[in-house]
Amino acid sequence: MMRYYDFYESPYGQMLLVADGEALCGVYFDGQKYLPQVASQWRRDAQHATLRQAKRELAEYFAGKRKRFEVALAPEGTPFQRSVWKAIATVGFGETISYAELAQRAGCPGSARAAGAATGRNPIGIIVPCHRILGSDGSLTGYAGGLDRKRALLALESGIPQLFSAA
Amino acid sequence: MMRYYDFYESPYGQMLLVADGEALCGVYFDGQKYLPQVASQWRRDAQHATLRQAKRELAEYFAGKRKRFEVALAPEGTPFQRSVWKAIATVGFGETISYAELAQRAGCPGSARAAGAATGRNPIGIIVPCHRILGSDGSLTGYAGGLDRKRALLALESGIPQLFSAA
DNA sequence: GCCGCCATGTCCGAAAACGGCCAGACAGCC
DNA sequence: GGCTGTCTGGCCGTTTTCGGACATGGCGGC
Repeated sequence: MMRYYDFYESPYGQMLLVADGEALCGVYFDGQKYLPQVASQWRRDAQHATLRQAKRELAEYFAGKRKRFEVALAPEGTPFQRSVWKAIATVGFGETISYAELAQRAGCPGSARAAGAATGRNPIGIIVPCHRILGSDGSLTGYAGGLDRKRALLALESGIPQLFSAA
Repeated sequence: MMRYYDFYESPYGQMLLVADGEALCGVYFDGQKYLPQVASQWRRDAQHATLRQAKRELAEYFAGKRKRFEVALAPEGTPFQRSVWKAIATVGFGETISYAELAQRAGCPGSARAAGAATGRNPIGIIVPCHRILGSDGSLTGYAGGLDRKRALLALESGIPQLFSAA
């Protein structure tokens, strides 16, 4: 399966964007957990329609001018994982829910822990807003890109912008 | 990966032939071991160039008019398996060798047993002549299509044609 | 001869380990 | 009494690991 990729310079570090022919299938922070390595047969293509749209929407998001993403998504994963990621996408800008609530929305109440694991494997950071999922007591618990970035994103969405380095 | 297939009526039962765009990647006896199931996206195409060539060569083989196959092959397997299958293809019409000798020719002397397992997974029956491999004591030992067919093929090649049902 | 033992690559099923969890039970501390 | 923090046991899908089973053959012991 052919893959296209490009990079995007976010306020919190470089990001790798990956797409197949028609949809976005990966958005990763530099050095994050589960970062896939770019295969030799992937093609870097800064002009790829999907990648360009994703870069534009991310720029608008970080500029505070976009609260919802519209680029087409095609993440790869097990049926359970996809149901979890789809449920994550229902959480709006500035909102947060718990992993238990997330499992509920994914149609598997009681699978909170498994939902946490699936959240950790989310291949499309920011756009599938897994940073909006917290422990039931409100704790950050974890983030593949590092807790600092999770904190920063939540602050950005709560209307209290702050520099990453200040965290 | 797109796959094309068709069937061929051999003297020993129906056979399934599978090809990718350019080469043959599977020839199976009806009901044999490790028989792959035809996927819904495969296309049946009786006119496919590779499949037609394979059917013609098989017909000539069963008619006793062909001792060597020429159709292009592209079997899928691990490096070890492919080296074994390639070694099998060096055994000529009417000849037989042992699994130990086969392992030797594949570049892995001592791996006779592993070579046996790889032989069992040969995806291209008859054309990759795995029926010409015997135990070191001359016993038939096994054949994914059934020992009766193995016996019949060896008889055919030894110049003693006989009906399958007589076996 | 017959038996047991071992080496060899791959596949497959089973079992265990591993997480971005959570609720309940306690122990401290004002 | 509240509030906080830690610990424990149970929860659940995925990933990793492990143990056999195979289209075998050579060797040593009996």
